[in-house]
Amino acid sequence: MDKMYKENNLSKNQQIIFDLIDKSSEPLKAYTILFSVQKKGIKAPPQVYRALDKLVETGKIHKIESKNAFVACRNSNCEISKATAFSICESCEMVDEISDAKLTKYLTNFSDKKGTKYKRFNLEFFGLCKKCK
Amino acid sequence: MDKMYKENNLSKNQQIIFDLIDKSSEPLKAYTILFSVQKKGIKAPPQVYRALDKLVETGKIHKIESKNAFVACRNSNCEISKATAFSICESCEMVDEISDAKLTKYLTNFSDKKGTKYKRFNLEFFGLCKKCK
DNA sequence: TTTAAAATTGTTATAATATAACATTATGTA
DNA sequence: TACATAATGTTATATTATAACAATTTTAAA
Ligand SMILES: [Zn+2]
Ligand SMILES: [Zn+2]
Ligand SMILES: [Zn+2]
Ligand SMILES: [Zn+2]
Repeated sequence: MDKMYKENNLSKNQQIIFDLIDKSSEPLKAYTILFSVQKKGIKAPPQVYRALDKLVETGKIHKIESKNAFVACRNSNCEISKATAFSICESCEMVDEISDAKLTKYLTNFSDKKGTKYKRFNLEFFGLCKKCK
Repeated sequence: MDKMYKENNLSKNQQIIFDLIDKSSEPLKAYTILFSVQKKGIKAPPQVYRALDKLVETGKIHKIESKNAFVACRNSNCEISKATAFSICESCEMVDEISDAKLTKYLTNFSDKKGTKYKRFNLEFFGLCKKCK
């Protein structure tokens, strides 16, 4: 087979799954993804989870932990998922990635009472989005 | 049966499961809990999940979303789980609840670019604990 | 250009996490 | 009492995620 996925360094399955997540206006769950890509030859959970793992690892997508679902990264500044923040609507399914330099700086520099600094954080805000308010 | 669980307003199953989590030095997973309390008559997942749900709802415990595990609240100021922050060691299983008034204030007052404020947040820091460094 | 390592894929089975649905019992309050 | 609400017990099943192993493709070094 031709080397069809060299330029952007995503493999075939990774690209298929990334495209799906990237086009979606909602966070997608692994089995929703699996169902959607079966026509493209991705037929089993490990294929989906492996692609998701790699995409998370490289910062192309993020996992919304409270929803077990995935969104495409909308923030070129989030440095391979070291510093992520999201707003999550409790009414509709909407999730937005927050990119706020001040917030990122504040949390990246945060050190606890013992003076410990952390190399990564994930922050999830919950409330009502503009539509749902 | 006597009203054996009135004073502290936890029900029997809730108290059993809270005590277990409260005594634990590690976050506990639902099925670990289930296994541990079978001798006390709690035999099925729904019994555990219902107690966990109620304990989370009332702020007695918190769910560590990235681990699907539960810890007892160590912070009387966290206002029924509206504002939670944790430090999580990526090497051992250690989780500490962070209680930092400044951090809480900063995040509680945070508003995004559209001026939206959120009614709740959960923050997870990842790194190495003192022991593992 | 061979060739070997590393990454990716395909596949089957199963583990781990969580909820639906319904019957019963206990508790708080009018 | 009598009613509403909360909690419990139980069986089954849905959802999320990984183990294990074989085959293929890609990358990079010899
Ligand atoms: Zn991002
Ligand atoms: Zn909404
Ligand atoms: Zn707390
Ligand atoms: Zn540690």
